[in-house]
Amino acid sequence: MSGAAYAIGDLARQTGTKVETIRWYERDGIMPAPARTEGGHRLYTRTHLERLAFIRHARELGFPLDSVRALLALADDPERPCAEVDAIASEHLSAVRDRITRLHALEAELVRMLDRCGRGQVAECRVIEVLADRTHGHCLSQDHSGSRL
Amino acid sequence: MSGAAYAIGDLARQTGTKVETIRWYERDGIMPAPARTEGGHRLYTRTHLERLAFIRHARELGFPLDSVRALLALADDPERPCAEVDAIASEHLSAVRDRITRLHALEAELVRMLDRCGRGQVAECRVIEVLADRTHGHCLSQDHSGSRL
DNA sequence: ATGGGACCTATAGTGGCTATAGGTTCAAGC
DNA sequence: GCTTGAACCTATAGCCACTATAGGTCCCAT
Repeated sequence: MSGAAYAIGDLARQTGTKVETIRWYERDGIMPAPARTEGGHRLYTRTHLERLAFIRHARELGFPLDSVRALLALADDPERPCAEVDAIASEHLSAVRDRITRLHALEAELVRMLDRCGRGQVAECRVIEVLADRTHGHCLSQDHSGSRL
Repeated sequence: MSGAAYAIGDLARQTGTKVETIRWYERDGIMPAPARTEGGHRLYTRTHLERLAFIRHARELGFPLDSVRALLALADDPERPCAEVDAIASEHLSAVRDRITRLHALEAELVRMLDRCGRGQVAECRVIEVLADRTHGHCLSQDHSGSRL
């Protein structure tokens, strides 16, 4: 059908993806295995290129690969209601906002520490003091989802 | 010298750390190996407890373990200038602010996508459209540090 | 025909833990 | 002293999404 075929390096250049990442996507299963040359080099089609572009774009927006998988499945089935897409994106937005909130708290805490850091020695350093202070307790909530603040 | 000795579970309870994490810290080297009972159970001292509390507190503030190691080394040497501590904390603060900035950009992009999502079908879904749009390019900067936005 | 860049596989490493399996030890209660 | 069961032990694999390396093979332009 379509004439153009792409080597893995072409896909990499066109989508700003590392070659290793593309191969990893294939092993992972999110990218379908392409045809091969006699010598074993991968030969991609435009369809592959578009799928990879979609994946990379979603990843740039911070969607985890599982969400990308779900979004791809929805994109491949245009009659499904948009609400499912909306749900995935909304959930991700919440996660992003959560992280922003936590990072703001962190930032404030760091600023507070640093503000009080004199120019002296470690012995009277507020930063070390704060870190060593066990009475300070766990004011920042524990993160149970892989500690990515 | 000091009488009190703690089991690993005591340390865990007192610092809000999982037992497995404490053992991992020991293998990692950031926590020194404690004495053992005849049967092989770990016996910690107050020094261990304080060190673990320091580590956990720094981790709560998002310092990577390598920075925690550096901070511990400084804390153990009270004559060193406070500026070194300041530098580590300031660098971390910059990193946190960077992440906040990137997450804000992300949030805006997600909101923009979602705002335009109608109640229809995937076929005309803006979210899918945006993700599939290769002309959209790489407006969000690539993250080379482990993709933790 | 040859050179070298692009490609191949397989494996290990990143960070910071978490989880599981399968066994041993300790301390409290009887 | 004996039993129970919670807490402890080691070793290993898994998480996420790649990245890096080693050691080889292929393709194409000259």
